Amino acid sequence: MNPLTKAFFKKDTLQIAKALLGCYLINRVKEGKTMGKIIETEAYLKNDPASHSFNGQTKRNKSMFGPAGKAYVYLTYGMYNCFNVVTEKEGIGEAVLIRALEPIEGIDLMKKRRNTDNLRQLCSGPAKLVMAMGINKAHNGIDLIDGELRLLRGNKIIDGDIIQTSRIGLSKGKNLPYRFYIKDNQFVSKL
DNA sequence: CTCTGGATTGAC
DNA sequence: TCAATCCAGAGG
Repeated sequence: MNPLTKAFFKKDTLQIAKALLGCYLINRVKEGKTMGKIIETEAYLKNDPASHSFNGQTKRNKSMFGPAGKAYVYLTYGMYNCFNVVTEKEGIGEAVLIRALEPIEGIDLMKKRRNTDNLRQLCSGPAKLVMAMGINKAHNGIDLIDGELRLLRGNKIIDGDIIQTSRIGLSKGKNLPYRFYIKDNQFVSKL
């Protein structure tokens, strides 16, 4: 399978959030290889009250301001990491949160890391997929085009199969319709 | 320095 | 419905 190209990231963040649906995320480590298909995303823009970048660049959100195609990994609720794909050119703090994957490869390893045999519980949430894929803070800022953790091209999902709704788990920016997921997919984080 | 509130999850 | 768990960010 082919990796995503630089050209893929020369779109605005909302378009990339949609275009990432159907693409694959793969992580090859000593422990083994795991891969999942992206089925749910959320966009976080500049001037978006829910975005970490809303109040400008800080030590924590630094990689969000980096060039497109890099990873932004951060700790939330003091115990879970979440994984984002950085978008836009350097200096602009925008990114796409990956909220759910459909497990494709390395499912035994995912089950072990997640400590469950339930296929639907493996990657159906932003912190869950981070655990299942073995993503950690060391991946923050790395390149997703040619890094050990990378994105691969998938079949394009047609607009008719994409559902757009408001984002989940926020107190600000609740009304903005920046969440996208593949219709009728059983691995979404929430129906 | 102190205080507050999470881009969540899983157990009750 | 709610606790776990802790740090980044804001305000003094």
